[in-house]
Amino acid sequence: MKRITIRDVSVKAGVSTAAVSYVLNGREGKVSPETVLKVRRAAEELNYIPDFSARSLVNNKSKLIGVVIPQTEDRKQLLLQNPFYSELICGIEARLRQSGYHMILSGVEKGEGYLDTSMQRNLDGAIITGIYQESFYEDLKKVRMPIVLIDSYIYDSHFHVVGIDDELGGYMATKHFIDNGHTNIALVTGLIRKDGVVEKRFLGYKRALKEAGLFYHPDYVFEHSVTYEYGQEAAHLIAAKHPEITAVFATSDLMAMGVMRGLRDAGKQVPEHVSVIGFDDISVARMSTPPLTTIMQDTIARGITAADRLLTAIGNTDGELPAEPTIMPLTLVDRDTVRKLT
Amino acid sequence: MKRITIRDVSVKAGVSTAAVSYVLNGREGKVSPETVLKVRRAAEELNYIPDFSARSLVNNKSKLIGVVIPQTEDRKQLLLQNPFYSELICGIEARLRQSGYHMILSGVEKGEGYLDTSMQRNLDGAIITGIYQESFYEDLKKVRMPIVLIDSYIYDSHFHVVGIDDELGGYMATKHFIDNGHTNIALVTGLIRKDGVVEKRFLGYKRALKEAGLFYHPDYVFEHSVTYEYGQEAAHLIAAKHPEITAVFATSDLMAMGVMRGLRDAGKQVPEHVSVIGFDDISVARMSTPPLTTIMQDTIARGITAADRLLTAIGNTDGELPAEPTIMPLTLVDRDTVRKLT
DNA sequence: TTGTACGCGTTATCAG
DNA sequence: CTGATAACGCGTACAA
Repeated sequence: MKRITIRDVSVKAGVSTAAVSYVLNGREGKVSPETVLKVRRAAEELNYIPDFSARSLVNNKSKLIGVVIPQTEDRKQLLLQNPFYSELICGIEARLRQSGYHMILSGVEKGEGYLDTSMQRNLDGAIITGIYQESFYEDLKKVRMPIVLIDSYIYDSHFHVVGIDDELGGYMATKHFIDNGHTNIALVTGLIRKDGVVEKRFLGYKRALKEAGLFYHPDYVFEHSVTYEYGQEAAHLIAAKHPEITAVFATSDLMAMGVMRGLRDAGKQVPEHVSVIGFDDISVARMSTPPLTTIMQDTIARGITAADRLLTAIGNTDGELPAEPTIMPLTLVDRDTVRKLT
Repeated sequence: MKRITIRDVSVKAGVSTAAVSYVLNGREGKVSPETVLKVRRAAEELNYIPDFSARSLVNNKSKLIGVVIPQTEDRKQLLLQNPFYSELICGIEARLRQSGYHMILSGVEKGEGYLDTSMQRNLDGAIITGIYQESFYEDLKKVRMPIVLIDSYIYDSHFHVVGIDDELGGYMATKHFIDNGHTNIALVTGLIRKDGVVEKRFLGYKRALKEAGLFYHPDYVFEHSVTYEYGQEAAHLIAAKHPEITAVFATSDLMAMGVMRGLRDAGKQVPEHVSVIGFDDISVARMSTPPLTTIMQDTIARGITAADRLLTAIGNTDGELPAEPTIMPLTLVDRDTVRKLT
């Protein structure tokens, strides 16, 4: 199928390429109504499809958005295994397509930056999820496209942020345990990196303890990777070494699922012996047995919001600085994994 | 950050743009070693990054691959909720990036085709998952880029196919039940469309029954949508109207999870009262309680294979026709949801 | 309303 | 044999 160019259309319509360009870009004021008709018909008949590469070349707009997702540590694959990111993508893609944009989804080789990709592809903007080393963000600042950060507490005037109140989430979960009579509450979490989301959740956990006059036991914090397997492992440790623990707050549902399995492996019932709360409310949370009590964030909505902010930022040609972070709401979904202690 | 063009590099190196182009594209045979050096250094110092749009324009290669995923019926979002697709994407993206390609991930508006996107973006190839109406494929044939189909039995000489033996999978699952003494075996499945994957699984189910001299009961087939919710609903029906059923083959793990929940809702234990087998072996299968017996396909590998086939097809400039379908292996993973009768 | 220069990189052609 | 010039691909927008 040979490519139909704007020239083909102009010939068929008996006008200039400029006229065609004007008509097809809505600048109809610049040409006569009859020319508009002729062009419309010619384009229709020839089934003309514009070449975005050519457009991109002339006006530096690609209608392309870069979306970056973290990768698994070991292998070099996207962390899409975590449904959290899948849902985010759903939201982002839906909103972008609706506005005529396409999404380039990719991970970033560790050590590599994103500047190359963004320049090569003439990206109109990017949504970055996950946390990276500082140099990565420094690089990003050099590009003059709008960028939305998700899962990041880098409040730099260069970046838009669509986040949640992670500290509050950690607090809510822990408080819920306390309200139900629990006092020995463990935390199972991924690596606590400075200014990362889990650090905030951890801080919320500590605040709730302190507020209730409970001691913070460093022994009760199990910190490693955000995986089902580690949740399981942590539960084994808890069952073996800390039988006094009656509640576990896992900073992600994926880990919470692992915790439940690990507890069961060790002969503990959930929630009879140990209560569990997760974070995110990914779809498996309600599918688990028993259904998981968790801190819900509407991830799809978050993706949509992120895309929204990006699109409006792209629209604002005047390079005004990003407004303050958008903070999405959090809700505790009380399902069946928390037991009320007499 | 102003864009560095090939001209900037040529000036800095004191040579022509042609020389720069040659060097940067490995045609070093055309220029002297010292020129090569000068160009290399200049490009390095200026941190030159080529513009893919310009390249795409001149040689019709974009290094861009389109990946299409089905959408949810109701809302207009990607079906990425089903981890099967997430895993596929992981494999595809990893392989593509490794070869310097990028992926445009998108759904397709119902009724719309993919021709527009492919032309606009000058895609080098596409990987299509899911099943669409025939006109969609007819459209696709008009484009002259290689296309890999996943989840499709359209064996047309225009398309590459990376599939599994769905019929065999259905047979394996059913046979496993029979081998364990089950005779009243239900099928819970998404819509059985002609030449779709579930039809093949359904056929395998029937073959196993027939081979064992068992009757095929249309009543035992519960057919609707590929969702957790429908699995649950089907289980309710089974428990209420067909207490004689002791085994349920769900044609996707997602549905199997729903079935297990539904059975439990109805007071039935898995596998004590009813056994269950799923399909796919998505990661939640091993996370469920009890861990789900299922037909495993290595989905990530399938994604990688699909990308591989696409890339080699793109490499073969001689427009040779696609070889026969690549069929990926299937394994029954025997976990804890099938009970041996008697 | 149109002719045409331009954006960027590639490559065929031609001069040194 | 090295390397420079210039046309080209496609769509846009300014000058005429």
